[in-house]
Amino acid sequence: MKTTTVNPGNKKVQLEDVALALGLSKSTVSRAISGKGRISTETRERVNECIREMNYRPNMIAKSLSESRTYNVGVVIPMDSNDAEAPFFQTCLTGIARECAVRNYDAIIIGTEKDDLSQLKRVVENRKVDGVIITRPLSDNSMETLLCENGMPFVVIGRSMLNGAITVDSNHKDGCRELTSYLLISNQPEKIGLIMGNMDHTVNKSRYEGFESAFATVGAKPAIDMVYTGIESPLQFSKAVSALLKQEPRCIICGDDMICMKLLAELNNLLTAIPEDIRVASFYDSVHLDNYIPSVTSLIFDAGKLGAVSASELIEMLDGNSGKNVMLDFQLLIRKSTM
Amino acid sequence: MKTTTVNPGNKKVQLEDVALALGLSKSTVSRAISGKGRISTETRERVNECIREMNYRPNMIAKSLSESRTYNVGVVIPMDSNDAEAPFFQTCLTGIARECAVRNYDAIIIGTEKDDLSQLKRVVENRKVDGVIITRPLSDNSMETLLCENGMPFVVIGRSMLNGAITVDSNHKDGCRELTSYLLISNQPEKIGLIMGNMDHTVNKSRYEGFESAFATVGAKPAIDMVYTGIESPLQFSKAVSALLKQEPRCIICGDDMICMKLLAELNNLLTAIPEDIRVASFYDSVHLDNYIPSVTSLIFDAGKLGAVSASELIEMLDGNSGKNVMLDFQLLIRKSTM
DNA sequence: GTGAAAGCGCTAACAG
DNA sequence: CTGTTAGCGCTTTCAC
Repeated sequence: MKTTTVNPGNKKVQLEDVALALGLSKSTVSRAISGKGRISTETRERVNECIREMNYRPNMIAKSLSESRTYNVGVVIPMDSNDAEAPFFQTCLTGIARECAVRNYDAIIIGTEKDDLSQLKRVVENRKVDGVIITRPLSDNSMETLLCENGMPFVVIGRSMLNGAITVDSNHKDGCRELTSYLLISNQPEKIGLIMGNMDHTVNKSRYEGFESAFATVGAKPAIDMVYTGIESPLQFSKAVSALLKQEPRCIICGDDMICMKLLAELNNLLTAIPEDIRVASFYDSVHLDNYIPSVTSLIFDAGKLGAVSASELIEMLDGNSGKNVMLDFQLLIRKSTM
Repeated sequence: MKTTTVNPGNKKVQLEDVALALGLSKSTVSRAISGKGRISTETRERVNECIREMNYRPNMIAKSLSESRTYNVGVVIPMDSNDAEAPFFQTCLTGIARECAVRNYDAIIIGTEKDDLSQLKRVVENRKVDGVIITRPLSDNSMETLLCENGMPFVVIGRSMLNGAITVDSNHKDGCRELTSYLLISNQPEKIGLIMGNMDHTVNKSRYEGFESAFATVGAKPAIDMVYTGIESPLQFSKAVSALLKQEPRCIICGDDMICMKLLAELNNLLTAIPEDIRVASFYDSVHLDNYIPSVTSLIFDAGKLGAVSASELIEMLDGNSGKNVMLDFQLLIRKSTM
């Protein structure tokens, strides 16, 4: 016993129900919906109207099985304690989710820590996604390799060491060069310090290149005891800061917002006035640096847009179009901390 | 032409392949894997071994279709600019992802902003998930209602206004009472200020109750011009702070970490010494408060565990077991900012 | 204890 | 332009 007009039982109405209600076949209705194949304008409209009335919703799982597509994309985000609270990934993720939603896709979380790729492996082997977005590429490109081996399309947010990978990146190099150059106007090269995180993260490589390149244009080189890279643990951090302060820097650049927050706390504690005693700038902004007083000069990269564009590119690829590399612009925001 | 031993074409090996290789039927192999139905120990072992050798991976989509289960849970997270960078949700999310992975589930992101439930609606109507976790319940319980109407199981992280909902919460009320009581030992009730966010968030209601209750036990009531709730925009914030400072508070409690960060910046700017001039505490911790100098007294709730437990409870429910309400403990960390 | 066969709800040839 | 039919890969009655 089927009811065609209303839906008193709470059974989900399915393709067959609307076909029956219209005296059509399932395939015709299917075509009307997808727009594929030949179909008369009239029937398409009839079908669409009926679908609305009956409140028909296709069963995505059945669709998935027959199309061999999940309409899901995986998003790899770091779960290491170091990055677990970094705002970048969260903002990036919401950008991805938003774009996916528009295209009727969904985003599945894939956590990775250190070199543990088990979650990625599981998701890929279970075929839970049609493609993957890597939000923090590492220089060993282990994730890219795994994905290639499994024939899984992917896009990388940032720079990939793997040749031919589709990447969506912010222009870190130019941005960091510009910020550094700006600082070089009123600070002597040998008085500018740098504190930066894990150099296995390709983003830090890009940033360092920009930093170095700005020095090169004024015919200088970063001094070895002014530059501290690979700083991750609190211990490494405090060692780096005290070593750096001994050199009496006039200006300190932080590799990212998390490092900058820590530096600000430290300088505040030492009663160092910003910018009077030491100027501070950051290669990556976040709400905390903006709210800080004095507000902190930094580069602004739009994490949400980065996410949205990468999702968009990936889905284009899944639809058979070729993905393209995208480089997003940056904005340099001079704020009080360097004035 | 099928190859049973190796897999030179990169076609995925499927149930039928291992059945053929063993001279069994698909159903037997299926039973061996699931453990359901009667099956001899011997064949089960033969099957398991063969599966390992052939590297068989079940197609989760096909499994989904026949079981009418997706093995996905949806996670609702806020995308409002106000909360988009709050570390809580990110940490919570990774806790969920980790627990899901263990149980062979995956987590799908559902973004919500303001009262826009369209993403939630889409995911639910598309049946992309078996259940949903709400990470920030609102007092209008619109999300819970939507889920109920669609017969979708869910668990709420925090307190739900909907009767009968399964909740996993931190003990905010007791925690905030304890922190407030501690502060009441060395500060006069009328000298303690409070700045708190949106009171539509049930978590803020719980926290306020604890705050009020501590006052009650010393026979006092929070003074109206010492308490500022519903603070969200930067403008509201600065108004609240200046109004509060006029009352010359000895101690200020912040409703959460984001508010506390802003307050610290403001006080730092005003050259207010912490804790000498004003003591500061927060109802929620985050890495920034820990790194701040002086470190900030605050309550510690384990966001990762909250996520993991809620995922665990939800999946239990999906497996037909009854979910239970869980209340997680807190930790009060007295740090330098109130000494 | 095991096998055969009928679904799960949709898409995509292939006919007409 | 539309209908018929055969899958997609797994689970699950129902026989044996």
